Amino acid sequence: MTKKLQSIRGIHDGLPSEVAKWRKIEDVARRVFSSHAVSEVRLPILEPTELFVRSVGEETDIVSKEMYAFKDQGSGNICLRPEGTAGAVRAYLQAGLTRSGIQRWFYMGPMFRRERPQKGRLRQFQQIGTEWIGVSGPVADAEILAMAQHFLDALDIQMVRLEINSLGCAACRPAYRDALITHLNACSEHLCKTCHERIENNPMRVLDCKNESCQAQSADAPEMLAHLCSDCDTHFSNLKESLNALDVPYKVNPRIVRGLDYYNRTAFEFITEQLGAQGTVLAGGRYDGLVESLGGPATTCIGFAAGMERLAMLMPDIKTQTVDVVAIALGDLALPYSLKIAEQLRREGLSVVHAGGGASKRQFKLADREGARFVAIIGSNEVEHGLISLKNLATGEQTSCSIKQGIALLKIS
RNA sequence: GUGGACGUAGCUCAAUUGGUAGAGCCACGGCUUGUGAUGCCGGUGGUUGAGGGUUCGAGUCCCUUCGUCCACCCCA
Repeated sequence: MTKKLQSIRGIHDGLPSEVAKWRKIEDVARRVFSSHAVSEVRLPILEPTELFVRSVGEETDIVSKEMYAFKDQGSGNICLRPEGTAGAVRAYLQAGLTRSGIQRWFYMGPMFRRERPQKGRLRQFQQIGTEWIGVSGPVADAEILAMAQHFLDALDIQMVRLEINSLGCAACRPAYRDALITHLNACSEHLCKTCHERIENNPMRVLDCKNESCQAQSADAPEMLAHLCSDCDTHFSNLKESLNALDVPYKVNPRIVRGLDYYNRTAFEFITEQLGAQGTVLAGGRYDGLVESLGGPATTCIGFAAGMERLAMLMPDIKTQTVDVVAIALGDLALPYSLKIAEQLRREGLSVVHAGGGASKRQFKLADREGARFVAIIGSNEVEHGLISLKNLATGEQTSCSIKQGIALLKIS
């Protein structure tokens, strides 16, 4: 018995209706991003496993249990990239761009995480992201958020809100972390089991635990925003001012945390309620320490990524390939001529399907099913006089004219 | 990884206490070579997700497995 072949769990096919949306996302991204002088890069899907261990963090879920990692035929440990930022920074360093000024990049393509599949959460999913390498001031943070907002607006995605926070920096986060751990230890008997582990690994995660008891305990927990050093505090205040100047609406949410190790200072998320538990549509933040930790000079950076499948779910359906004209041959003698006409129309940029001759009724029916706007009727009459008969399928209106006139008619309607 | 719901034709769904697997829609072919959407006729379509078990008999009950969906978790 032959086993039914199917795609790997959590890995979906991009069929025409979905791809139509991806293409729109890509087109809009190219347009909007280029207005901020951001250039496209195409980066490898396979990377050394070590890259993500060192950047995303060995203790994170992404690296510790979700990576598709394996040994290749040589001796190297390689993996399917689980995110885009680390690879971008690796490429930046490898190309020797550290003395070439600010780099503004964007990329799109598949990422891989071996999670339990859910709606809006796939094992292979597409991300579109941007990385601004070498930008430091809060103005850049505000502008990248304005670009994200512009991007979502241009996709006509509504009902999304922006939340921002500051995660502090190497100067102020350790002291805050200690204060938080002290607070959590004092009330640890009221925390859930996973939060007990979080106190050790990533205490800030307790702040966004959904357990009621944990939320009650963390309600009066110290917040990062109150413990920012003066540099971080100024950065955050200036960011908010710039966002106001740019008319980008936002809400400060002191509970936003990051699972990836490389983030610091500004963190942000565009969130919707329409996607259930997977409500984060676009997210990112600063990662001022990453370049240095991968062996480069201290370089301040900010970026974001959006899940294309999640964006697509928020977009209305888009028409897939449309047919402008179906060419119909009436009688065997008209067939060669009709093929020629069809080809001629295609060279004029029209989308043309030939109905293949035969019974006229069958051909018209085919034209209707193809969703064609026009039918080009070619019979002995047309062949003889060098004409083309065009019927508008929506109105039923039909005219006979020269081929030149016909092309003009098809192009304007 | 944990918990829960659900898998019957391409799609939406039927099938009495366990007793012959059906309908609608879609798609396809034809209605004898100049007019479709909106007519008429016709045939195809399923090892009931897969595998085992109980039974005279399983779509229905039990076990395993795969998949989808939901929540946790995580994140885009």
